[in-house]
Amino acid sequence: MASESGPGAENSETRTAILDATQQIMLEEGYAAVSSRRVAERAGVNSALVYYYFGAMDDLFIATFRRGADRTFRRQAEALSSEQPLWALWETIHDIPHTALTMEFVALANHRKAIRSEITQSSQRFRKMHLEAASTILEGRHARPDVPSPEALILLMSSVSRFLLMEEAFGLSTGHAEMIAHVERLLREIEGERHAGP
Amino acid sequence: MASESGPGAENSETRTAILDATQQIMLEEGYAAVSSRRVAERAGVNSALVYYYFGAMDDLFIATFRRGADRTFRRQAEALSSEQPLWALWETIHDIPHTALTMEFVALANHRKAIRSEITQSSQRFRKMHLEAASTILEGRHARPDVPSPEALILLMSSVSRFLLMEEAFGLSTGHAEMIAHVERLLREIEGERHAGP
DNA sequence: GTCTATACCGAGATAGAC
DNA sequence: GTCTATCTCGGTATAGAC
Repeated sequence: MASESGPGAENSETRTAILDATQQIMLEEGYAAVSSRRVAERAGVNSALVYYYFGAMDDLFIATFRRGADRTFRRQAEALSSEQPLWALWETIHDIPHTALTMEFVALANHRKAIRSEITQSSQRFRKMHLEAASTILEGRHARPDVPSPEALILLMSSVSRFLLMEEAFGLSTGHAEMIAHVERLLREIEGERHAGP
Repeated sequence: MASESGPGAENSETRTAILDATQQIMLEEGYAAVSSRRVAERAGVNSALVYYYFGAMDDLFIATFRRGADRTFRRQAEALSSEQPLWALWETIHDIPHTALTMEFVALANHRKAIRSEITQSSQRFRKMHLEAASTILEGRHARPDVPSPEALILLMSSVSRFLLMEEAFGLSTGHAEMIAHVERLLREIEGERHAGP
């Protein structure tokens, strides 16, 4: 794997510091602000170490993406095995930092093919998990006209969540409450009233 | 206005060529590939002319954004005054190049405040137009439980459209057909079967 | 592993000739 | 209005000392 280039030590402190710095800069200033010098400065190390550990900037981006995606995948898998899987997923999906980071990678992917295929694979993995869960939950219930198919439900939740978070980042909120109410009315019909917070 | 800096001539061929080049590069390679030199090369002019016409790169980005947003606004306003406004809006919103361009600007806005406020203002203008139209159309119909509020309907269409287009750009299509069917079932309930193409 | 030093490139921006 | 020339900065990446 390209992201495992550099020394064998996968769990070096320096390596982690560089990944943390990369993620922070992407969240605060966007991916275009990520450079070997800025990352090194933020991590408190020398810029040559970025190349020592990751080879090239593309590999640094990919390693950062994978670390974040793996964390989110575990959190969502946990949510989906709770008592109210759809409610829990809905809350997990609303994670602001993760969505912001994902959108930076999506933008980055427009002109970096290695990142692009990484995101594609990851997205398919998430979609698969979501659909398996939703299919089980909705089993036999799809007769009712106002309950969407598992596919529509998952894509509805994903689309709305990401779009609203994106708009919030711009200070926009017109109609958000009504949109959320619409989704949550659906969740209530399927899983009943939400019991406890996360 | 910052975007009107440079010579008084708003309709110069060179100016248009620079805007066209900027837009093309953003679509093909992402905003990070936009530089005065690359734009000038693509437009077939000298790079100093970019600064002569637009002052700074930020102003070039803003001018490019405004030109695209104004075009789209006119097209959507036209769609909303047709016989089946929601169907027409749904089709117009699915414009692939415009969505791709918008997403580049959204990514760009993360670290350029001038762009950010430009997008915010533009989005509010679109939302306002959409909501006024949807409110008129749904007037009195919101009693039915499976028809969403005007706000939810507009945000649903906007969210889903953008999300699906984004995924398509990555080669993802799992569940898309079902999601589209869900939205269009809603449109059929409100406006009936779609009559003619755009 | 970590550093210094450096090669090389392309970015934004401006001055001034034509 | 359009060009050449140039300044300055910060980027990627590598060689090599410690």
